[in-house]
Amino acid sequence: MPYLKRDALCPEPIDCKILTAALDLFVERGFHNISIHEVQQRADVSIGSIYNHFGGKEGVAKGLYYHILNEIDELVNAVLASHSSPKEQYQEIIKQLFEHTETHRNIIAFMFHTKHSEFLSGEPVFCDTKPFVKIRGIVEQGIAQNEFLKQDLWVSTAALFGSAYKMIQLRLDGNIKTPLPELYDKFMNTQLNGMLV
Amino acid sequence: MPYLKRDALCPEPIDCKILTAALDLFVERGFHNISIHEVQQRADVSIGSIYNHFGGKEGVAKGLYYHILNEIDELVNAVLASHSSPKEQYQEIIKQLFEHTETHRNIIAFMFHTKHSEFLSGEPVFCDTKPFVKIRGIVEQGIAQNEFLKQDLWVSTAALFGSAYKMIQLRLDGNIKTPLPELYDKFMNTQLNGMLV
DNA sequence: TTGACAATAATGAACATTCATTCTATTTTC
DNA sequence: GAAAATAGAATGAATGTTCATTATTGTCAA
Repeated sequence: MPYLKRDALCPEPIDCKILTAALDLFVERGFHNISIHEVQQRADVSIGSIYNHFGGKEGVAKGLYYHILNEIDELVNAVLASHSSPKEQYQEIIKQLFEHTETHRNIIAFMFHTKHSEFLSGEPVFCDTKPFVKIRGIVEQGIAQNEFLKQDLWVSTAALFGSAYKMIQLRLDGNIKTPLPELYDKFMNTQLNGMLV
Repeated sequence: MPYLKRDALCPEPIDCKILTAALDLFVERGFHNISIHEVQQRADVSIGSIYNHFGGKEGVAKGLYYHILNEIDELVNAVLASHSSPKEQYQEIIKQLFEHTETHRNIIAFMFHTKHSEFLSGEPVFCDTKPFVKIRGIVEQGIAQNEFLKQDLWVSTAALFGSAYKMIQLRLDGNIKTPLPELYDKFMNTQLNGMLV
């Protein structure tokens, strides 16, 4: 009676089920503490399917990584298209990341709270991926257009994004109790004008 | 002929040999990618000794963690004793961390570039350890004494230390080519006065 | 100084377990 | 009815841990 079991008109595709299960498990307990069998159980899928779709455990993690990286890239592209000045682009990216930290916790956690080197090998490191190269482009332009202080590019990037990054981590770890969007204004003020009274 | 073999008057104690080997290996390839057998080989020590001294693989990592954490605590204590104003204390801590990033790379990497949850279980998280509680104390005092902008404590801490943290990571990963101490002045200026032109 | 003895530390082969992967059988799809 | 996808039991290599044996150190009486 296979037709009775099919409770949805459009059942979730197998590879999505796998990625969703893996995302949650990897974020909760870390890549190395999760076995393929656990992913298989949580996804309600056979081991064989996982190997057909992703080629193995590492393949699942890589699939997840590139999938999410792509979404971040689209986010950055959209911001670049809709905002013209580097300062506005910078602010909008932080704003959206803060929002996603509340609404898509595990996706943000996988991207910003995971050591990707655990499953990536040889691939370009995080900082050298498409969206993050574009982000450095924003910083570069901001300096060129005199919106940001002139500095070593990496120092400026660390200054502009390092503390946002840390805010996200502290929120994910539960240290910060307030939803990040509510802290956005104060945070941005500190970022742009400094911590001195 | 045991006397001929004894090439050093004071041979390095076994537990030091183990910790040193483990530090290098864990930093290079990550806790989960290193087997006890590799630590044993690199340390030139028997497996039994590792179990006698640390009780297992996790024990080695914990031993390393608490050893280094203790050194960081002493660093913070020394700074608290030698500098009176929160702003000076803050600056001195960053300065010393930047220096140690050049001179004691792996120690800094183990502390600031490792997911400690991989081997810590139940223990207080990084942010709640002695030295970091003291650091938040500095931020708190700085706000009270009107040296830093009044903010949510965690937001201020993220603003003050988040980008320093990121600088250290970028330097450890080789993205930043300049030794951090040379970037200290510019960095601190940005930190305190902001990124706006 | 010597030798006997106990206590402590070091050793590493053997063991037990975990877990990624393979592969053949089965089901579904077109 | 052929091709593609799924299933999951079986496999075996990797690796954390145990423990019986050996070596070292410290103590004290002769």
